[in-house]
Amino acid sequence: MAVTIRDVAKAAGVSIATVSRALSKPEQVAEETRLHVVKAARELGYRPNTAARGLSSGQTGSIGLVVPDLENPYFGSVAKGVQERARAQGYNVLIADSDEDAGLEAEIARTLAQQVDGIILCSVRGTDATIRSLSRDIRVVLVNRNVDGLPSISGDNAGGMRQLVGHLVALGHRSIAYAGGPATSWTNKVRADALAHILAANAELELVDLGNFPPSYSGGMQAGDLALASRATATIAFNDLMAVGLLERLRQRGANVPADMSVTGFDNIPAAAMAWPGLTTVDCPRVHMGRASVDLLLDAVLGREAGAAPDLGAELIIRPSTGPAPERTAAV
Amino acid sequence: MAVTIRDVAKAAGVSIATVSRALSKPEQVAEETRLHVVKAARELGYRPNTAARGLSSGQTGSIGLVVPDLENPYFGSVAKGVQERARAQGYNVLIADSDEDAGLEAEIARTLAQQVDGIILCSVRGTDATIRSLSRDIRVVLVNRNVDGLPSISGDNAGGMRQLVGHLVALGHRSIAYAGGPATSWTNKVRADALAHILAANAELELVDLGNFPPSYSGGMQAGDLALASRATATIAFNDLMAVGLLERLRQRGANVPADMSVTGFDNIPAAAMAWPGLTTVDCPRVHMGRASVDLLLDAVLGREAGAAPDLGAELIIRPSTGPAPERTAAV
DNA sequence: ATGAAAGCGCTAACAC
DNA sequence: GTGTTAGCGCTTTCAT
Repeated sequence: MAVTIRDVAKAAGVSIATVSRALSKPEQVAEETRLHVVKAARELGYRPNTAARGLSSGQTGSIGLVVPDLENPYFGSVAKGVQERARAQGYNVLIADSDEDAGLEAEIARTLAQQVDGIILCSVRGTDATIRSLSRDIRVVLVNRNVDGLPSISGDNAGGMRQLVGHLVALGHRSIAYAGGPATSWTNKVRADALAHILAANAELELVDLGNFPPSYSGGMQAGDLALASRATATIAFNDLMAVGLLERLRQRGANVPADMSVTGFDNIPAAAMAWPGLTTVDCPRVHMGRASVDLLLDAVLGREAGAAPDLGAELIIRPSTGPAPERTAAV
Repeated sequence: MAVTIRDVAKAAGVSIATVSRALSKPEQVAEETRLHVVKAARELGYRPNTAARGLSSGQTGSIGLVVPDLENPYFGSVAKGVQERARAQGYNVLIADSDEDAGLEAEIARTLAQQVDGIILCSVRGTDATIRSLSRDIRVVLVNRNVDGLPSISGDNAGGMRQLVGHLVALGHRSIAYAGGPATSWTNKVRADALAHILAANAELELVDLGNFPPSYSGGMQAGDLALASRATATIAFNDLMAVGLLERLRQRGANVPADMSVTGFDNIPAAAMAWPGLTTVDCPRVHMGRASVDLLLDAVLGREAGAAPDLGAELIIRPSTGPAPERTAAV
């Protein structure tokens, strides 16, 4: 059997309560006894049992993280940030992958809810109602989603989109296509709305809506054919994965990027730099977002004053996938 | 307060012991009472408290997974497989990222050890001794690592390497460079050894060892310059990430792939297909490996007969990054 | 087949 | 400042 608090108490010649306090509330114990206890604990290799601690304190010392897809490098980065920050604060992370399925997502979140002190929902696919209902039972922090009254973190989608469009317009593009992500994605909605809003402000500019696609390489390939068939000279994809797929499809179809068509993504995942030609995109500080979401969650869990939400900027990254609009634009 | 077993017992008109049995050992309870209990539990929305269950049963219902880097898509895939399979068996997964640091890795594994029923260590960087020591305290399954006596899962590295070399030799390559991964990586050792062994068997073939690099895009870029400086006509990178970086560096240096130099990776991550030119590589069933490792771990945890270790093949994926050896080879 | 009761290891009142 | 003690919610003997 593992070393318990009783063993430590015996070794240190104090009661188990003192051991408990010495370890978790040092200020309530005389410095001298504290040292005795700590020494005994270390010598015995004592590790408090988290289940027992959780049972009596009501705190689990863990937080949950739900992401749509761990294979998507975007979420890998967020998860990394979450895990790192949580660990630094003494919390464990229970990660769950919802496989882009709103139903599974809700089920998973419920299961997690009873074994963690709070949950970070990243790019949730479920409805506002589902999320609200969950938030009545457990602290929730949202990443890439806004629901009234719930704390959330997201990048500056509108700002990023503004920079992207500014860049394309400066290159002479007037007709811009948008290859959308999942219809259930809040981020997609925000990006699409921002784009529509920006383009609507200028009568010279035209938006071509290519529709919604899976936020993946193959989703991008589907969008590629539609982009070619349109009169757009530039295509903004919902994310980089789609943009890379789009790039590949254009290449297969014999179109030259950026000479015939400029292509951009969003997020600046590593693959954006690896693609050929390198992808113009908007950098979004994913790891920071992960960290920030933990801070926000622990503010609530520990009843701390909520820290100021960090300003997570968006930075335009220009690479060779965007260039001057082809001549035909001028003719339109 | 949440619904407890007592509430269910009261509602069903039985004792808490009966509720406990009805839910976890159905065969020990009369069918009729079982139905009553199940009905009451469902109506009340009862969810057994895992901490309490863990405390009294000694089982946590969770397994741990330690990976070197969640941002690396390779590990994202493994994590996905692990999570999916564990969930299907009613287990939660505690994931931890060791940040490629052997020290942190050991520390993390120890922390996890006390709150899970078993741990899957993926691509462990630590020493055999550290792993053995951990395995004395908790069930451990290794992925991409072999330590005598411990259950493990890994892809067919030697088989994959054989196919890769066969392909290159068929294309006329005689001098082949190897850009190694981390010196602490078991997988790297296995791949490098396999390559050396294969090339040594044929006097016509020459191995150029470029050294060890971080298993990343930038690691590949470093290796690129060395590859160009060598007389090799083909370079095998430890993994795809490195191969893509190598590709980029060769492009920057004005070398043409595959005309001047053939390049291959290993693993077949999505980026291998997205790179330009598409990367010849060896596919390794990462998600399956994740699943298989869970099965292996639960065999041990539940005292089941260990199932047969699945045959995880390796499949050569040929893409445009490999081509006929340039003329100078013939001259060598 | 079911119930009563003893813990699992720890925290948190409550005494002293 | 430290010890005593009552649970936290559940599983598991041991009776019946």
